[in-house]
Amino acid sequence: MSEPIRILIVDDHHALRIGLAAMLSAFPQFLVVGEAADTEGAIQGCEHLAPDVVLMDLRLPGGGGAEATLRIRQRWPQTRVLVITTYEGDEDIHRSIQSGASGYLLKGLSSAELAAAVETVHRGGRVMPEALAIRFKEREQRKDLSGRELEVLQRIVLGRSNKEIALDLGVGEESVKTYLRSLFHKLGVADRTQAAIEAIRRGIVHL
Amino acid sequence: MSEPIRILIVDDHHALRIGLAAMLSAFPQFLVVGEAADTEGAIQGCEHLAPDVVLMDLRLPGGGGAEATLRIRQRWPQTRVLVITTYEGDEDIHRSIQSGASGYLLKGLSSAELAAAVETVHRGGRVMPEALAIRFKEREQRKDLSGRELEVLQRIVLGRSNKEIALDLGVGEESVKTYLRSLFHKLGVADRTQAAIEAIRRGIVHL
DNA sequence: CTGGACTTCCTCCTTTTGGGGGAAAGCCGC
DNA sequence: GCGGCTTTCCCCCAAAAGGAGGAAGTCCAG
Repeated sequence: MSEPIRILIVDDHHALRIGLAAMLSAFPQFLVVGEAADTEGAIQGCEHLAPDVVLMDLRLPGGGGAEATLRIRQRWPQTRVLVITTYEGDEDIHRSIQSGASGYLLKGLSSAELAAAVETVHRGGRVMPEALAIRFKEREQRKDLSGRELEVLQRIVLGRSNKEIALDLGVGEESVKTYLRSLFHKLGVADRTQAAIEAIRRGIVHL
Repeated sequence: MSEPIRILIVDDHHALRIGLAAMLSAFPQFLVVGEAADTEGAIQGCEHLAPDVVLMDLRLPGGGGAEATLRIRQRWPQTRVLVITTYEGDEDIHRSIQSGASGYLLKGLSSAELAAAVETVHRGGRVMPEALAIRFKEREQRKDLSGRELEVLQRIVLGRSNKEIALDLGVGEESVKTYLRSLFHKLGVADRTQAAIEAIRRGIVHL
């Protein structure tokens, strides 16, 4: 038999780490070499344990799973990252893939699905459930928000008025209104409240 | 040695069920008698397995953990329900306790904490982490929203205008504005966008 | 170097929102 | 039955938000 696939589990929930480890341990071809609960731990785990595949949660203390994924993929390009998280929004899938993740799975998957996914990404393949693939494609077709539009949107989600945002960004209120109209169109909404909700729903801005 | 404490695990995430079961299995005084992934399964589990303690996630397909908790506590008052979930907002803690839960814990707890909590609630005690207890007290001091105020707030989170809400509820627009002003005061916010965000943050309305 | 995007601001205009206060009717608890 | 809350609506008013279109500068890619 060949070498086992070395796996690092990154999740801030102890119970979930235990569960994923237990699910994988039922298969002889996998070896869980370590666990981490935050971004720093994930980087150190890669450094010392040389995992083939990292199971990564997106909600992490210390900078989010996407950032951790990016750093891991830059330093260890042969290490595959498989995101396993609750569905957070189209934008999170997009960011994960952009950061170099090989796949995106939902917590709640079965042992068989998990095992198949790990093997696929280890062979260099990509993995995404049908339902998420659809959302992912939708996201890809959408235009990105510009820098200013994103800054305005973030402040909308903080409940700021146009005047406050203008002051905050150091521009005129009319400019803020221009960015707003533009991002309303891009998001397909009619007003700031819908924009805030859509931003949260898609994961463009986290609460 | 006395009878083991019989435990039912209710969570829609397979990995988490495995993890919690594994954590509990390390202690001889606990016996995981079953698992369920939704509300119906939880009820049936109580019917057939007579658990002493139910570990309950709040995010469940088929009506939310609070409803399941209520139904379990009504039919089997001696069965204790311990909510284990990611933090969803003050309102969810409040609803859980109102529904008859004996405690509210965060996923990510250690085995020792879990074991201690299960034993405490089995003895009839209550359990809540310090951080959550503070939020819970804050919630208790707040005035409840009235029926109309809640209906208006739900529609605000759907991005509806005053006119649409008025039409929807079959009242005049002026009435809607009255409810809005009132709920702005109760939530401590200045406009509808802040109200929507605060409603989501507190768990009053789920996205 | 040209076209397209982003950034910034402008004018003009309409609709929406939100604040204040008042008031009548109904219901519930003590 | 009285006080309090809720529901419903009214008035007046000011501020904020949003829609349309134009315009100029920057900056990058083809």
